[in-house]
Amino acid sequence: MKIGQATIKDIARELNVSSSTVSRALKDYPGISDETKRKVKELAAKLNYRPNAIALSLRKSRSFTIGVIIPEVVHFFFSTVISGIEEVAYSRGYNVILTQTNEKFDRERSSIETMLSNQIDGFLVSYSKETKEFDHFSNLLEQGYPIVFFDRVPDIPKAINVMVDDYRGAYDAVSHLIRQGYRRIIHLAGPKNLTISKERIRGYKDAMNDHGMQVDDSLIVECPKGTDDESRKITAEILRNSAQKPDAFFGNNDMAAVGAMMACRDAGLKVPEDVGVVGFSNWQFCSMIDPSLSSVAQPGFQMGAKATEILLDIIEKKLDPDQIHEPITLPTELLVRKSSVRTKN
Amino acid sequence: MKIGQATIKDIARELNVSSSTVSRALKDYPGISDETKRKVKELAAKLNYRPNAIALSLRKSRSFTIGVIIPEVVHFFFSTVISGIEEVAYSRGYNVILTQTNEKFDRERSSIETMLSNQIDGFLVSYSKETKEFDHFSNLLEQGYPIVFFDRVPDIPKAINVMVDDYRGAYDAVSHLIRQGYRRIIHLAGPKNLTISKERIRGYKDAMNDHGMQVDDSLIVECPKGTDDESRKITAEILRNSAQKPDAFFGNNDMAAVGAMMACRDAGLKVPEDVGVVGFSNWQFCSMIDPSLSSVAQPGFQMGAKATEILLDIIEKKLDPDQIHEPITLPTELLVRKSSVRTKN
DNA sequence: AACGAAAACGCAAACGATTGCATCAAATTT
DNA sequence: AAATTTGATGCAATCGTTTGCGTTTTCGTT
Repeated sequence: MKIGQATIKDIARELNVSSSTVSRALKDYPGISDETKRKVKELAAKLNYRPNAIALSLRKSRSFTIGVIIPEVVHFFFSTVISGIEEVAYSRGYNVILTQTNEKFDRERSSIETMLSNQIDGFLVSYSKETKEFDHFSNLLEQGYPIVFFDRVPDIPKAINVMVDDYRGAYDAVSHLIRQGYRRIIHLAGPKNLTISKERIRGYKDAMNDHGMQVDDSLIVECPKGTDDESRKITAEILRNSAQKPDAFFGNNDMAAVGAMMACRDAGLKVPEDVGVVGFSNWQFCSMIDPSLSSVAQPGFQMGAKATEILLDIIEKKLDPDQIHEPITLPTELLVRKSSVRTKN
Repeated sequence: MKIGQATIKDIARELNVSSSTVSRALKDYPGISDETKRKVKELAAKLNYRPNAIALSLRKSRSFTIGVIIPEVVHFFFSTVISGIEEVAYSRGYNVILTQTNEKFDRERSSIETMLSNQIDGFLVSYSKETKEFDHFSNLLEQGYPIVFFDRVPDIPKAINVMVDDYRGAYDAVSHLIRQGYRRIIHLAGPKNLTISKERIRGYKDAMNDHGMQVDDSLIVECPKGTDDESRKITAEILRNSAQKPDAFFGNNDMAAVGAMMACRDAGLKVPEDVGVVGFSNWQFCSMIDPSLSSVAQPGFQMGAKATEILLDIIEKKLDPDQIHEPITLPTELLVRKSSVRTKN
């Protein structure tokens, strides 16, 4: 039982030919006799030969591996994106190496370093909430290193961004609430340094304005963590202290929306009769809770798939990154469920 | 602007020394003058030198990378496990390369092949539902290749298994239902080739028997897919056709439990008054739905962390795999919520 | 019979880093 | 002053694979 894998050299030695011949025989290069090819392939199969991808990477300066940097794995939307990434990468013969930053800037930076050491062919990035400057990305982009950002995308030169239409999603959700007769609509917003938060706020504002409602800045409340507990507390506070009680909540994400629903229930308010609620992301549980939660669906799988396709096309020179100037935007879809439908007909 | 990364050779050339000297200087080997060390390190910093991990891997036959093979990423429990894996791997300086099988046997096999090509230092595996024979693992284990299985673990020689106490979890859940006065308890079981399913069935049976209730095989219904839709249909069917109506459901997972709850509601039955429900896994949504779902919590993060620690200890020879004969079992915890509490005091 | 061409294969360098061993100079000892 | 030690560095092989170019052998052609 030989320890370690059989190599080309082992085959060469056994067959009394050179490594070059074995290499070429295995790849059906011209200039090798059929007889030799047969013998080489037979022995390779017998020895269970597996090409050493590391050696190949060294030779070609290509690892056929892409690095994914994501804030957290335990997150419905992100895990869906990962799934899309993995599918496309697998089907095109690439490996995926994954790291989560836990929303930490330092970890984002150090992960990039290790991945660079590992000769990654390109990056897929959604940056952390702590990240406020982007030199660590800009430098790489300047050098022509392939990076595609998704969901949380930076506003820096040469960045290729894949995102969902957050503006439209928010606009649709709020318009829907207004049409249902809700008037004083609170937006439980996300961290303001994230583009997605800004876009959703913009969609909220425009929807309000377009329907002749004025936007009071006190209506936009930041929920930085985005957990249900946080939003439950914040919402409870609002319900207790506001002069004019709100009658609807549009959450920056589903957890925030659920927190608001809970706080309403705690306060004796009924959803959707007294208060309307709409979330964002369409997590699995939206249809399982009671009342079911209306939400803006983000195509996470498609986003991961699309971002990966673009990245691999760039890596394989099928696409020139300098030709892409606009962000790639995927459509959102408002899924209306019970939590926001007042009229019972 | 030189394309590509600076290498040791670049530094050597510029400083008129040999690569060996540079290599040793960077690692503070004895026998290099302080002066040279200083110059080398300075230039390295200036050129933004990053060691080429691929070259290192080739030399040392070690990649500092572990491969994770998992049925699906978009899954609360598995994503939690991944998180645990990633944390430990990161803190110990290893990369994680991830692949999902989508429950396909062929994909499991081919993923293993590519990872082996990539000179992975070891595997972390939870096998697919389709997997019914384990030669592709056995062969590797025989060769002394480090593999640690988690959650879905095989019953084969030399396998190191990390699992939760499925038996105990199921036993506790069912005992709880019985104590709450439920009598005709249906188990919505998982695929029977998975050890976890078997263990949960065993826990269910023992709990029933220990409480003097006889187990009718018709009470154990397989839900192979484990989705809420599937279980909703199956449960509806049961409620329609059974001579004796069931008054409780113990789900192999939370989705199945939710499906059962929905079917009960559809049939005009109240949870928990008429029917008790307990799930398994304690997904995030358990506390968000109404009534909140009792569930058996599995320590996913700890499982990932533990499995990774063991794997890395084996890789680094701190642990002898032949010394481990028993599976490592992590405790489950029954979280009682409203869906299974009949008495209102 | 002689020549040229094609067929089949080998040599050796390269990818980037590590490391046992040799080398060479300077410093120290005798 | 000669011998020996010490300190600082270089050489070259190695990991497994690829590939440009050179070499050898085998034919076929005239």
